[in-house]
Amino acid sequence: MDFNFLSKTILFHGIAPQDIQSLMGCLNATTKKYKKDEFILYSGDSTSFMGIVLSGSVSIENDDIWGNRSILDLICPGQVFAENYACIPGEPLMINAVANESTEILFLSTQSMFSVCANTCAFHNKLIQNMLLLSAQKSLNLSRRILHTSSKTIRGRLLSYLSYQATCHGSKSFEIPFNRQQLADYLNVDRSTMSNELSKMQKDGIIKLNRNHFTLLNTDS
Amino acid sequence: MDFNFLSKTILFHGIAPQDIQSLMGCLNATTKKYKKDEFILYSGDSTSFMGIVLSGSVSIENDDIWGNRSILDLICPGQVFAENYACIPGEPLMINAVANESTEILFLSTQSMFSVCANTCAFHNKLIQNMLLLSAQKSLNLSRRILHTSSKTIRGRLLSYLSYQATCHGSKSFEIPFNRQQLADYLNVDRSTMSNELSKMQKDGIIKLNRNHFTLLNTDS
DNA sequence: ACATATATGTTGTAATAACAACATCGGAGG
DNA sequence: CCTCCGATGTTGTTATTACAACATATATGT
Repeated sequence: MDFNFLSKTILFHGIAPQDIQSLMGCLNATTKKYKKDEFILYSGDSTSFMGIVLSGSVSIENDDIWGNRSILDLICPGQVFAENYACIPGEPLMINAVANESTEILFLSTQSMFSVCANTCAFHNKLIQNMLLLSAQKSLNLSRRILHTSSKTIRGRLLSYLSYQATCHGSKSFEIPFNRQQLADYLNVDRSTMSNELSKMQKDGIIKLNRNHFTLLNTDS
Repeated sequence: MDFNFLSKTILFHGIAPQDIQSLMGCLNATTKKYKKDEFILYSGDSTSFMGIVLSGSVSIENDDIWGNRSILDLICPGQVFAENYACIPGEPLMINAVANESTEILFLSTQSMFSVCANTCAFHNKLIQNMLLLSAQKSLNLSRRILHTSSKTIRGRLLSYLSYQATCHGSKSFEIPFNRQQLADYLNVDRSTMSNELSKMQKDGIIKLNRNHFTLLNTDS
């Protein structure tokens, strides 16, 4: 396993690669590979393991009884998911975790983080602190999604999302990680209507787009 | 200060009242009272303090540039807010925290939780663990709100929310903590249209309602 | 009990999105 | 180079919602 990679993640930040190796036993670490669109965790189940994406990406989504899909978050390499459920034993998942592409996951038990480690390893504390920071960031991701879906209009939602992406990339020109259907599911709107709205926005001179590449144009009002 | 009350909260769970008292200095604790509708934290600011509601309640909300208000969460006595922002120094708030009624807040600094405490108090660790659990639960609250607003129709959102409330109360008859405007802001819909939909649902024999008291009727399909 | 303010319910209209059906594009593999 | 297939774009219709304006009910303070 690539402990150098892990040591660069938020979860293991400040813990040396060789120390991570010794932590793996403590955390009952296992890995598993998934094909695109394969389910990793199912809504309704519970889990005592959190996942960390080694390669590929994972979509956190909810399908309602009418078949509408909402994407809550997109988890990229080095990021974790299901950590909230793993921290609350028996809590049923509200969401599915689905492989967005060919993906490898490292599963870690959270049990040993709460019970005092038998060999009270020095990294235990650091790990919990990292978990807390990471949990905080994940919460902000959810808040951000709520923010991007708070506008009543599709254009408003797109502008909210695209403006944020521009800020993240530090440029008005950038690639987004979603395809059209996923973006629509993230913004909780119909794909074709959204496509139509994107075209209108381009006609109106607000944006330029080419597949996943977007450019925000100056509308200097 | 009522340390008995605090010891019953999730944040201080497992820490004795007298020990909480000694923690207060460590956490730079201060209290402040707010009138109904008074702002506690402003969107755009950052904070290194988290808040814990001693009495009253706090609404976590976002107002967009068109004046649309979204309510992300409602914080009741014993619960905390802004803990995610406090854990990430300098992170600008996406939301406002507003007193929902006459409310008293205890502010706690999170700084000392991350830096090792000078007197390495024994409760330090327990506190971080509690924070983690609490952060997990708060994340699930956000996920739940996303769930309740994922339906494209107002009726679907109401049913999602009301069904969940019924489950929480363990009864098909219950009180909700929101007034109509707040419920509309939580579900991200127009208040008057929602009021109308509630009436229709009552006519359709799905629910019975009286102010904040709702009863779900058996539609045994 | 009264006046006033606030919350809730009702109605109609205009704007908007969902949905379905189809057209077009682009890439992967033969 | 061609075919196929999934992704994306386009259009029109229908359903739903937002919004405004108003009516009614409930709470608050004197």
